[in-house]
Amino acid sequence: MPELPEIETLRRDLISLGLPGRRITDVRIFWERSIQSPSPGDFSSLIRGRRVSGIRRRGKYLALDLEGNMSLLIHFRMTGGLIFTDKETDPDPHDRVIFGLDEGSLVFHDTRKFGRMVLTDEPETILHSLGPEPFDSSLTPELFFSRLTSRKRVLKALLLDQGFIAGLGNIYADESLFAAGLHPLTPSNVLDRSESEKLLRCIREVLDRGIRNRGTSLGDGESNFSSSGRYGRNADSLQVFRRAGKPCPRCAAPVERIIVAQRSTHFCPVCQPLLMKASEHATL
DNA sequence: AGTGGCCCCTGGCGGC
DNA sequence: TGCCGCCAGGGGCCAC
Repeated sequence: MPELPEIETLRRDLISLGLPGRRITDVRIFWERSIQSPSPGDFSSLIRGRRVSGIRRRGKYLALDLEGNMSLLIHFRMTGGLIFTDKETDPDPHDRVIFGLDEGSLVFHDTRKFGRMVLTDEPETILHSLGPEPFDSSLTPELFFSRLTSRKRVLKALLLDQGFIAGLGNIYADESLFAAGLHPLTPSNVLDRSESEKLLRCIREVLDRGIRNRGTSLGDGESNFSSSGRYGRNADSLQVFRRAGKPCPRCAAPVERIIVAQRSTHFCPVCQPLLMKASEHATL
């Protein structure tokens, strides 16, 4: 499940492999629903002939900026990946869209077909609904605290909400909460300033480690392809994710697994006690 | 306003 | 061994 560190790794790989400057000469669409808009026919005719001028990331979106004021936004959802290759090989059964380039080709690979692309001259109409970038300096501890406490939602659900903060998915949300020592069901409005500050710091540390490790490969059938093969070695750094029943690396208590917001959620019941307001304690 | 249910998909895996 | 049914999981949408 590509999250911020995996998309960032892909972005950096595509740049170092020389995708910017390449021209899209041809499009083959094998699964039409991979193209969210415009229609597959318009998509092909509008994108053909354009040169890639830049590659950005916003949350879990990768944006290929194209000459002539167009952007290709790609969301990889669960199993999507993008492979930039100079070899002409037969399409894999899971290749959904192949862009022929003036040199090489760019393959959108997506086993479970959840990924989506949008070709648009107004990417902001899609990206504006995303919350702040975790590493953006405009996301100050004060702003994070006010966003956290101005509503009452369980922390896990809030961290997964791309409108609250952009780029966290199930893996890095669980790992951030573990690092911060916060129970996933903690209501967001009970955190004090220092707990909020710690959570923001932990989110940044967990994501930064993920990027330095070139992302997380779980090796369980999810494709998660970066352009230079599978994603990186961050699985070795995971403390609680998919470790239910195994000892907490900090205190050795068994890691628990619960469902929160329809997502499996992993935490240490000892290191991540549930905080509540004093008034709510009294009523229990 | 916040949460839960359901949907989209398919490979992998547990159960028998 | 083989087959069936269940599950994960990001995000959109709808109901409560």
